[in-house]
Amino acid sequence: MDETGARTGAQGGAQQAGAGAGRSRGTVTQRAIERIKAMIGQGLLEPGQRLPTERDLAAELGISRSSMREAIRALTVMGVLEARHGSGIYVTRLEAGDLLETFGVVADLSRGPRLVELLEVRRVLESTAAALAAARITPDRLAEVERHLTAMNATDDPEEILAHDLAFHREIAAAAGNDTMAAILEGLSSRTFRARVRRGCQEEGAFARTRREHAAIHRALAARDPDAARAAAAAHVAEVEEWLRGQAGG
Amino acid sequence: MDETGARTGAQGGAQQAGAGAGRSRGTVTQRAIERIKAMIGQGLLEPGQRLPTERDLAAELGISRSSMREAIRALTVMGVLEARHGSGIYVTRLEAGDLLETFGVVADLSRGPRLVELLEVRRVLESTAAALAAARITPDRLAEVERHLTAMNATDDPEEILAHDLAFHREIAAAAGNDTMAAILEGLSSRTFRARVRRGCQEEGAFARTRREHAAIHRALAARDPDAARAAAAAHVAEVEEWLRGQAGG
DNA sequence: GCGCCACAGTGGTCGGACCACCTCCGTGGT
DNA sequence: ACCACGGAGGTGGTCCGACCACTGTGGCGC
Repeated sequence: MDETGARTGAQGGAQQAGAGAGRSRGTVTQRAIERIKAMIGQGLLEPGQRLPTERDLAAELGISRSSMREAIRALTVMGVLEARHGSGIYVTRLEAGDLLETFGVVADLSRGPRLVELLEVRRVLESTAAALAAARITPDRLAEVERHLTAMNATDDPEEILAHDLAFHREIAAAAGNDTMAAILEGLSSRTFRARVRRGCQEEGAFARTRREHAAIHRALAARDPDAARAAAAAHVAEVEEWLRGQAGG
Repeated sequence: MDETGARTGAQGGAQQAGAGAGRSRGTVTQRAIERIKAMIGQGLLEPGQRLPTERDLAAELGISRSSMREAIRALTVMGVLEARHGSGIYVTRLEAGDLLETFGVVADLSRGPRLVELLEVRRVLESTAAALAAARITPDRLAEVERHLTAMNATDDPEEILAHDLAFHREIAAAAGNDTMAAILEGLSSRTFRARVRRGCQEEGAFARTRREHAAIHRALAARDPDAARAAAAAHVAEVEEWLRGQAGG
């Protein structure tokens, strides 16, 4: 639409002129990200709502589709947007689970001393969640916890054990009634993370102990005893923590 | 290198054929993200190390530069990679602060009941951090805490108060000796988040109370009393939590 | 009335071009 | 011999235009 040569000064020239306090900082993509994020923050974009097309969005912000796509991709991995092929781009429900999905990569990529820190955080949150769950858990959810506990003890398949182990803790976290906390714990217990820890831990015959600890947590929940549940959960995580501390140099 | 017409079946044809268990799931960009993440996870890419150029990377994975750029952008916002214009792409130090930077958007985008959940998490972590800090804090760091405390009380400028408030809590979190926990708290106390809460809270004359609570936390730290520090920090956050609970429908 | 298919719209991918920026090294001076 | 300057090459950042794969919906035929 405009002369091709004008593109040279597009970023520095045309944009900066219009604003005294305008922030032309960073890349255009970065600005697009902030812009969309702001739209959602201001309530202009409701959860679940569909956005204009990439092409329209790009035109609206005066950037190319490539840059806009990068911005959308960024917001997608953040769990803010969701792109459905052939349909459109939508705002997620913006619930804790959506936004904290990336949290798992932290656990996956952390190493050495960081793992201990991660477990320390998990110990604090997991024990709190257990205490809350002890006070609030419903009978049928408690039954579900019990189901995973027995299923975990009934099989030898490490894969299946891990799955039930995860479900066991997930159910407790959900019962605590704080979705945000549950989502963080979910990330802290990401599959590859647990698998990595368990691989070594399990070999040292520490398996029976894990079974006992899980049973203790379940007992506390059944007895609706928050303090006992907190202590049991803390001890459970602390065990792994202690093992890891000795393992990876602490 | 290959016939242009072959592009048609590139995604569905060539890839899926070669693998029984191979995961050709999702978009090429998604695969590229997983691939690079895996490289880092396996230690092939060390923190701080420089990656090949976008062009080489794209060629290596057999995708276009556009797609590779989207993958890089995604990993950039996750805090895993860092792109320096004109220089290259580097792996971050992969420290807690880098990886948990996105955590702030959760606080910024959360609304209603979620904010209470967020504060509940913060209360748990903040009180734990305070307790740890009480046991570990060094004299000069304690002096720094004190400095922010007095500076916060010495001015009327809301902007400056907020800055010192943030620094006050940040210093305590850092003194706890758990960078991961500190990084999470940093996100939970993101600037826009605090500003949003304070705006309303401050008006109701709850300012003097905040001052007292901060003083109580500082006293507990100076006395090296973990229990008192934990209680004071929990009470401090609980105040805001309570106010918010009544505000946004609880 | 029901099911099927063609069509238009959308995100996904690609290749190439150019710009802004950084890095490094060679040149020139002192 | 040393340092300051400057250009060349390489890198990420941006843009464009095209095409593919998928989805949704409408109309057509049965």
